[in-house]
Amino acid sequence: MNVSDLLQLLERFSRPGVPKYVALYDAVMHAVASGLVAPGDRVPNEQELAKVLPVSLGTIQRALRRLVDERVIQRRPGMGSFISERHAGAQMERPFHCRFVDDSGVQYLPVFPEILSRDTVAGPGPWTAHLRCVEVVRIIRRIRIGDEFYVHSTFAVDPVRLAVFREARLEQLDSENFKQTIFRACGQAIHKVDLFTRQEVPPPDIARQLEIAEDTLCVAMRVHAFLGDSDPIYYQTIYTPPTPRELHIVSDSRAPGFMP
Amino acid sequence: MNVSDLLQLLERFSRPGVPKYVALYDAVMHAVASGLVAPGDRVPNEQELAKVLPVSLGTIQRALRRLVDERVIQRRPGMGSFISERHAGAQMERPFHCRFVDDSGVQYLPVFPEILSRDTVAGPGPWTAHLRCVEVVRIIRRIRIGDEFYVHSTFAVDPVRLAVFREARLEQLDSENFKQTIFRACGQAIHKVDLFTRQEVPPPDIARQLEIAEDTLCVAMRVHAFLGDSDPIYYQTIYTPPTPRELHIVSDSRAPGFMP
DNA sequence: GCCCATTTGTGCGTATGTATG
DNA sequence: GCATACATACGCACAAATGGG
Repeated sequence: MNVSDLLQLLERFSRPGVPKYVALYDAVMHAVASGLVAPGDRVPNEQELAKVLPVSLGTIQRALRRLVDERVIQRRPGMGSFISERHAGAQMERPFHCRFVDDSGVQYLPVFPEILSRDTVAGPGPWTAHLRCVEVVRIIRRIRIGDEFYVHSTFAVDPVRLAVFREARLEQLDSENFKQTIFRACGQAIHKVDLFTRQEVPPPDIARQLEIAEDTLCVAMRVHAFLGDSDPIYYQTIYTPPTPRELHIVSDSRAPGFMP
Repeated sequence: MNVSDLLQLLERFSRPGVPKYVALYDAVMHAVASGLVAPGDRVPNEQELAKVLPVSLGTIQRALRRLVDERVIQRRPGMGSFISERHAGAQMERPFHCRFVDDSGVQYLPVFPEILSRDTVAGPGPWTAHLRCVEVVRIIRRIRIGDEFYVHSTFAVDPVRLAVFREARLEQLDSENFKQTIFRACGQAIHKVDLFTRQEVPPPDIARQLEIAEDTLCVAMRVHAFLGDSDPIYYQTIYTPPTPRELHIVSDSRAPGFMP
């Protein structure tokens, strides 16, 4: 992010009656929202801003603090300020956004999803009690975590309600978080998730896909997701092999620490 | 609200490492939560606070601004600052209320907690990064699930902020859910919980207390709980031995079906 | 391990503007 | 108009975290 761009934006958002810290906040917000800056981009440091912009250090800090509060940027002493990953309406990935934490304890391991199959299942299945529909689209994925191990996911959704999952090209689904897909498709966020977890030896075919021995004790999770407050929207089963990595489950959109 | 009361509280909440504006925020928060002040009560004005308290005007304003952000107080120019009505949005057991599901799939197994020890730990521990306090009260419990197995819990909390856990009789703590205790003590709900989970062989003493073999692979969970949105309030470690029972983790207060 | 430059975080004191009664 | 009390803003000093040499 460029200082002079920011100066221009600041002038544009500075109007009588609006506090300077709000104007600066708006300027950065606009830069982020308009795509002028991308997630991970660096924001000029305080000193430089204070030198170039017609505002004092304290005011700059106050604007940036607000942006931190709203998770738009992240700041670290000695490092700088950076634009956060985009979160749609800050509502998107609220409950049970799960990721594995790396050695540093504050960053996530990268994930590489790979769709193994997509089909339509007519009969009843473990999802029926939750989804209450006669037919589901089932998407089976194997997700590589870092360069270390796989996680197995079976995802089931009512194709009548979310046609995207039946109709979208696989490459497209591959590249996107499913919660995000749902949010785009129906404009609503997942507000409630029930998670059932236990240790379990997975079925042989899943063990093979995870490339582990057939009697390995894994962590199995069943996910009952709801749209809004009580409207069942998808069902998911996840198998995780034994790993020293910790799985971070969030009840809020905030990351466990700094995430670049 | 009395200035000298506030001064006392501030001294109590001022500890090395915690910023003054947080200490002041905590002090007011405690006054509200403990019922020392009632909704509608007036907070002394900035000048008076700056005169009496060992903090500057800016710092006071920052603390009060935070309280306004969280709707604990309301401020109006020319009028003063006042304690808000308690907002009913403070629900009790929102995220990560965990229980084991029984055979029927819709009821929970009964739990029988038993306190093994309570002590005060001065040095650093696994909780320090989360709680940021030099001293914690640590409560170690063994919780019997149904008539089937045990779960091991280590709970750590800042005794300055939640004196209950140091002072209450053990029988009393024994009989109550800790989230409930916290809610009673400070009138606030746990709004955010970070959960870190993995498979792990527990330390030998814990294995013994769980009455399992020493090399048994268990599910270990670290819980970082926050009061309100971002205020660290307790740290907990939980070990669960292998069991066919599913652990139900709720992101909302609603039960998976009928729960007695 | 230690020192160092960089960058954010905290804190102080002060001045001035603005809404309220 | 006037006193009160909050709101914004400035400028400075020092502490604390981080990454690199």
